[in-house]
This record gives sequence, C-alpha cells and structure tokens, in this order.
Amino acid sequence: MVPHHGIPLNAKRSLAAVPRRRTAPPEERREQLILATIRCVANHGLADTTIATVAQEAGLSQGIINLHFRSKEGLLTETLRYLADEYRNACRDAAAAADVSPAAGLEAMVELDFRRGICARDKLAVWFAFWGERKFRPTYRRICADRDKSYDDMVRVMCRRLCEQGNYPDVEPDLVADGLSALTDGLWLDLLVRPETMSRELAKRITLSYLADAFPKHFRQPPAAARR
Amino acid sequence: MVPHHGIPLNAKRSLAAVPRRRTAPPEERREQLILATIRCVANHGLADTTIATVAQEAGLSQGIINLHFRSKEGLLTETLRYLADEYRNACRDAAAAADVSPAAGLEAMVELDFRRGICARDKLAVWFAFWGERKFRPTYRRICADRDKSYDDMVRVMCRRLCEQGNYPDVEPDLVADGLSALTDGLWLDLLVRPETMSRELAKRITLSYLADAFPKHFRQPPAAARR
DNA sequence: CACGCAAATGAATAGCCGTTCATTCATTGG
DNA sequence: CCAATGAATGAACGGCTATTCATTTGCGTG
Repeated sequence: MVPHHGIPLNAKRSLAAVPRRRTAPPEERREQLILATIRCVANHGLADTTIATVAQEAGLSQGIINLHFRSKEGLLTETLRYLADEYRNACRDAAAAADVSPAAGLEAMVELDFRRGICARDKLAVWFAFWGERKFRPTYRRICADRDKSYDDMVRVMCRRLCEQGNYPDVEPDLVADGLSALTDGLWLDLLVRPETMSRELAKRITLSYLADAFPKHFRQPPAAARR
Repeated sequence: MVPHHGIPLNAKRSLAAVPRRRTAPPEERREQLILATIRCVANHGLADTTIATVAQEAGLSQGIINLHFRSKEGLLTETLRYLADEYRNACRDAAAAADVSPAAGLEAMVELDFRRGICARDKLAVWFAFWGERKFRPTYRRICADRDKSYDDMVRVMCRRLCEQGNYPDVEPDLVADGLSALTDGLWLDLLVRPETMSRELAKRITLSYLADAFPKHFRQPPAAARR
C-alpha cells in the first residue's frame, strides 16, 4: 500500500513516479530541487530566489537544500550545470547531422536552438540570470564558457567546411560563425523579454535568412508568404 | 583658496571640478553616486553591490544614498535610466544621419552601438545585470522597453525606406531589422563575457557584413584583408 | 564674525536569509 | 513486529545589509 499525501499543485510530478514518497533516492530529490530552482528563478528572478522559496516550490522543507547540495551556491551551480548539460546533449544530435553535410548540420543547430524544450521561457530566464553574474563567479564562468566553446567550435567547423565544399571563396567562415552565435543569443533575449513580439518561429526564420544570405546556394528562405 | 583633501585614486574627477568640495550640489552628488554604482556593478556584480560598496567606491558615507535617492532601489533605477538616456541621446544623432539616406542612418547606428563610450565594458556589465532582472521589476522593464522601442522603431523605418528607395523587392525589412537588433545584443554579450575573442572592431565588421548581405547595393564589406 | 541651513556622517536598528543540528519519521531487513 | 538507518524537518542562530536619525560639518548670509 502506498502512502498518500496532498501534493502541491505545481509540484513536479513526472519524476516522483507514484504519487509521492516521503523519502526518495538522492538523485531524484536533487533533480526535483533543480527543477524547482528553475521555476523559482523564472518566476521571481535570481535576486528573489531564496532557500525558502525553492523549498516551498518543491514542497519540501528548508533544510533539504543544504542536505542534498552543500549550500545555496551549490544548488545554483548544479542548476546551471543541468541546463548546460541538457544543451550539450542536444548539440551532440546536431553534430550527427553535420556528418551528412555541413549545411544540414547548421540547419540542425538552428532547429535545436529554437526547439521548445531548449528555449523554453523558464530556461531562458535562468540563462540570462546567470549570464548577468557569470563575470564574477568563476564557477558559473567555467560552465558557461565550456558550453559556449562546444557550440562555437561546432558551428565554426561547419561553416569552414561549407565554405570549402560549397565553393564560397569570398565568405569568411569565422565571421559568419561568430555572427550566427551572436544572433542566436540576441534572439534568445528577445524571446525572453519580448515574447509578444518574438516567437520561436520568427526567430528561426530570421536565423535561416541570415544563413541564406551568407550561403545562398545552400539555404533558401522559407516562403515569406504568410504576411501576418 | 581651495580646500584640499586626500582623494581616493579611483574617485571620479571630471565632475567635481576643483579637487573636491566636502559639500556639493545635489545634482552633482547624484551623478557621482550613479557612476560609482556603474563601477560597482561592473566590478562585483549586481548581487554583491551594496549600499556600503557603492558609498565606499564614491568615497562617501553610507547614509548618503538614502539622502539623495530614496532607497537602494531608487539608486539602481536611476542608474539604469542614466544609461538608457545616454543611449537614446546618442540615437538622436544617428537619426540625423538617416535624413541623409537610410543607409547612412543604419551605418550610423552600427557605429553608435560599438562606439567606445556606449559599449564600454563597465556599461555592458550593467546592462546585462539589469536585463537578468528586468522581467521581474516593472520599473526596469519600462525603462528597458522604452529604450528598445526607440531603437527598434528607428531601425525599422530605416530598413523599410531602404527597401523602397533602394529597390529590394525580395527583402523583408522587418525581418532584417529584428535580426540587426538581435545581432547587436548578442555581440554586446560577447564583448562583455569574451573580450579576448570579441572586439568592438570585429563586432562592427560582423554587423556591417550582415547589412552587406541584406542590402548588397548599399553596403560593401570592409576589406577582409588583414587576416589575423 | 556669528548664525542658520543644508549637506553629510556613521552608529544603531530591524529585518531577512543561509546554515546548523537535534529531533521526527519512513523504510528496510531480520 | 522491532531495531537500525538515513532522509527530512523546522526552530534557532548568526551574519549581513538597507534604513533611520541624532549629531557634526561646511557654506553662505546678514
């Protein structure tokens, strides 16, 4: 027989398989707390995210965070790492597409960056909250820099190979790659702070249009047809 | 005869004309404190910027901030407004260039965005610190939204006029404008967090290259010559 | 020179938040 | 059913920080 408690409405359910055990394996609790942290940061901002807030969001007690992470700082670090890992795993799939052709790889990267699960509003809020602090916390900086580097390296290689194989003597691949990376970041910001103006679909169109301008033989603008 | 005190090395000097008066007109003190805030946020991050930190950076006492601004929140808001105003004033000059031609206007906007005084590292740090919180503070949001809007409107008009006058039937001006705005934000982020990789000159080249791809008849890539 | 006013100070205060830890509770194996 | 284990709790504590305000300091005026 399974114990049965009242469950806060917003408690993450997919993880705690059966209704809710009062005691759970550490790995499960850790993820539960990380997800609660993401929601907290997304809803109240990093500045107003306290141990108490997160614990309440998770439907657990205050002490639990220091139990599973050593400190609040530890929780925040692990939350960032969680998102960075998720992104890098998704990147690996896109890298596979690049084996088919560089252009397919770039297109896969664009699809990835504006996929729902990756640029969900909650997650964007967390990314930017940490970006505001990354200059000052060596740990944040390392995690972010690693993610950036793996992205940049991939995109750079794809652009270079496309320049060679696709015969674009006048295109500077590194310039295009840097621009693509910056454009993506900027569109993420738009998605976060101006959701009424920017959508994932529009962001994707803008990015593909950028690539189409740079590599006209390999990217076609999606039909601009539907003017809304 | 002028009173003469020891002055902290990093104290802002240009404002307090003669060495330093112990008592100063409010307007002057306010700016002094705002500039100290910018340095603080840039050096320690928003999270570690306290009343004490700012006061010390300004070489003044704790109470002074509540005297001149009603609260810490007031100081931060005014700091953001200070930067937003500075940016908008600079925009006005660029708008003048647009009267000559839309292309000149766009070029002026690019020059502006990557001008030293505008995208100084300290100021970028402040922008991103506040962007991380703007979703949650109505006041920040309003200030940022106003700045964004005046920028977007200008760029959009320039792109539209260039499309018409320059005969670019296949270009969607709003798409280019949104992309330009996002690209600029993304490059700002690069300038802040990866100064060893991104420079103001490179950022300018990337942006102009974006415009050259979109409006080839009106922008020429700056000679890619110097490969470093 | 003295007076009055405004600017500036900084010690005191009150509230908040991260951390600790003694206690409670659920689960598992015997 | 009992003991043992360790997960979870939440009250208590201490440090930090924004704010207040009584006092001091400097400046202009009469």
